[in-house]
Amino acid sequence: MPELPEVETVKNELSPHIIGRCITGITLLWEGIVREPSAAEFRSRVTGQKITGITRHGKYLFFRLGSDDLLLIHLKMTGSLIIGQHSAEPPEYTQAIIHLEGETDIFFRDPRKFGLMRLVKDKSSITVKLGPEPLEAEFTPGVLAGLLPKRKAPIKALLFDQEFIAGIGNMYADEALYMAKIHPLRPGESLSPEEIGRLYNAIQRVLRTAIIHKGASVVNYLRPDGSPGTAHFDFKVAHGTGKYCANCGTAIKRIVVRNRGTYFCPKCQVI
DNA sequence: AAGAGACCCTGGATGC
DNA sequence: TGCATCCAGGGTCTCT
Repeated sequence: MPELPEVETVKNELSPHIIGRCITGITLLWEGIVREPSAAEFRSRVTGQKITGITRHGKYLFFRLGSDDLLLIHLKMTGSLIIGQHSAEPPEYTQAIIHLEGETDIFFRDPRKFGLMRLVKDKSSITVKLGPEPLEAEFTPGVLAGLLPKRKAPIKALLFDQEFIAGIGNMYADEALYMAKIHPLRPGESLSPEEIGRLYNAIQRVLRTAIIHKGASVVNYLRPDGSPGTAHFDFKVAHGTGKYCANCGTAIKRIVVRNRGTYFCPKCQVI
């Protein structure tokens, strides 16, 4: 599942292949992948435009075009952007192809069709709804502490709420809570200053480690060169059915929080 | 305002 | 072996 480390990896590894290049055409194998505007308008506004930059906000990618349009891409759960040759057979489940000058194609592969593309003039309509970027300098333990008072929702639910903090999803929420030794059902407001400090450090470490390992390839996610990331080899609890706690040996437990499978050590993370 | 749940979507795993 | 059912969870929407 692409979360912040995966989307950051896609951005980093895509950049050298696409910045400064012109889009020569769009192939839509499934038109529904373009949510707005219409497929025809999308095609005409994108074709011929140079890609002048690429940025990430939370799990969103923005390609800046020469026309000042922004091409927004969200990979959702199962999307990948794969760099390939124009002559190559598209990977299985390719829904759209962005053709670039110089024989290069970007294949938007997405088995479950949750992923989307959108053209926007202004990214603020998206970013205004996003919480702080956890790896930016502005995000400090004090900022995290300031978000928690009066929040009665389970800390796990808050962590993957994009309006609370941007970029954390189900996997990294579980990993950060395990590292911080905090039970996923603890109400946000109940965390002590010491626990908030531990959680802050755990978020930093979990995300930065995953970026170093080029993201986690639990299901479907692939890097732009088509290879898997390796961050999931470090996972202690996420998707941990049948796993045992590395710290105490207790069987990892699964509960459901806000419709998301949630894994934790019942001994190390007491409520 | 905040919290909770439904929904979309379909490949792969599981169960009978 | 084959079929049916369940599960996965991004964001977004609706309801309380």
